[in-house]
Amino acid sequence: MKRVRVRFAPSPTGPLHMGGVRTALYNYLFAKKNGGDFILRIEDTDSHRFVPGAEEYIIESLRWCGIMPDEGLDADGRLASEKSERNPHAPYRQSERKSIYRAYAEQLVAGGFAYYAFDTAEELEKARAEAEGKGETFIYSAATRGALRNSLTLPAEEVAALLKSRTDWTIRFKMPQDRVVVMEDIIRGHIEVNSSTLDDKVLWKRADELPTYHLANIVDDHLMEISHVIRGEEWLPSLPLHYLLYEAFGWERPEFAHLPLLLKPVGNGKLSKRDGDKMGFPVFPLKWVAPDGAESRGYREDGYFPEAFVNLLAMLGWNPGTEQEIFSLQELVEAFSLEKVGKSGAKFNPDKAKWFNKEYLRMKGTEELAALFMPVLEEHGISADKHKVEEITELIKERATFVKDFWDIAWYLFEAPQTYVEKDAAKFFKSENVAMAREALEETDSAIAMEEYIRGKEWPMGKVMNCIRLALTGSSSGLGIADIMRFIGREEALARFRRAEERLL
RNA sequence: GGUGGGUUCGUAUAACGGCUAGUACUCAGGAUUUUCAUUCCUGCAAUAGGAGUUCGAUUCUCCUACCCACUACCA
Repeated sequence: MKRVRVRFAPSPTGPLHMGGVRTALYNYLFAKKNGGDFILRIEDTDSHRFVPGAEEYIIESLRWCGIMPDEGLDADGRLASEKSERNPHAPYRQSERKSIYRAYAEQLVAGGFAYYAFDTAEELEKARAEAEGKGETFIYSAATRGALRNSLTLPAEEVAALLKSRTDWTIRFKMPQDRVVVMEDIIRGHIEVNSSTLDDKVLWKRADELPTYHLANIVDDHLMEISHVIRGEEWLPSLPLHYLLYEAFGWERPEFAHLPLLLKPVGNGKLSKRDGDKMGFPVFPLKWVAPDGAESRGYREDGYFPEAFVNLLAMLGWNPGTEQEIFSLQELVEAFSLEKVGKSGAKFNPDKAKWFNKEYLRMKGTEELAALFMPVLEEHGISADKHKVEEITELIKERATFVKDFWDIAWYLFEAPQTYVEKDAAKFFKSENVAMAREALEETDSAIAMEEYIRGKEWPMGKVMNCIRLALTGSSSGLGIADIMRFIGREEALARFRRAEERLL
């Protein structure tokens, strides 16, 4: 059996979308499950859409998720340009492979599978407008190519002259007429398309001497010995072209699997950056600052653990067939199979995403979480003892979704409340309660003794305790009174109570 | 418009052609708790519509509807 080799081939036109990360993840899982290789290749054949920093962003995102490629990066973690034992197919950036594609395109022309086209952008634009005027759609194909300027319609001498004199011609694939292309997709099964509905795609552009996606993709997948192409559903319409290209070259083609799309939480359509802005969740793995200065939030900066992010992404479109939902990366590798990937698009649910992080937060050790809490405390100007922070972390970890929630949950252990929630104060800090609370506080020296005291007096426990809580935390919610008093001490508790009396009564 | 793909509770999904269509998130209610949270329990809620095949269809076939993608010298 052929060695499993898959690739993730993003285009550096901006930050990697979480859907892209999922595609990378599924490729990674499939490779590892089958003892194969996961390759990174950058498809930057569109010189106009290149965005500085996007390639580094992609690599850093994969690194954060823990799904590093086996092939494609050099020792410094940059995209490999030089061949090595680890990177036998370098370079992995298509712009650096520029020189290899033309010969393949010419090979197709020589074999009668492609031709030179000399139509200018304006001419094609005009043809499109005319067709649209008649309520039709113009496609460059067997039906129209006979009336256009290309090496199929022009005399050989003129073609030769144009190839020399002009620099704006292209090589187009000669899409066969009325051929039923029969395809097999691992996820979708049997698919048939009649080639007459397809157009003569541009394969190579003389203007910048670069291939288009279709040619570069097929050539590189072949050269890099890719066994399985796992990509987004948006590529399904070009699968017949890719089948035909493999056939024209006489190459064995890889297996294909087209992944369902990631959809927006409400409404219809693909998940986009706007949805995240609107509903308050990230759509990118890491924070991204665009060249124009615009910032997009990232899962990492929002406080997600990479394991949680990977886990939630894995469950969007795939399921293990069991009721298990929490998976480590290693467990995902073991459980993964393309057969269990669904066909329909998956709407992203931000609530469920948070739930995953909460679950991971609870699984973390107190020591680890406390270490993450320390810098948050320092930001608030608090330098606390490590053991004390660990004790506090133990108390609050069950209540938080993100480490950044810790402060909101337990700030009053470090500083006294300056304001009181009006509604809570009105409800609990009433004079009859205050008298009982003051006495209980003053007459005892511990929270446990205080509870005994209140019970002994047969006072209403809830009212008295809430009265104290309001003075200590400023609201009627928070940690247990005993826990709070243990951390702030009796003196501070009394001081806070007196301050509340001054301000509220 | 054309081509292709898709359709189970609000969301993610499960269910050899065969139990009362299961689970998780969200939401609602309850129990526990001095409060809040946790935890536990309960509840709400789905096979898009119509034919056909079959003893029997969420599952197979066809039609309709709706949704999505693609339809560039972008990927």
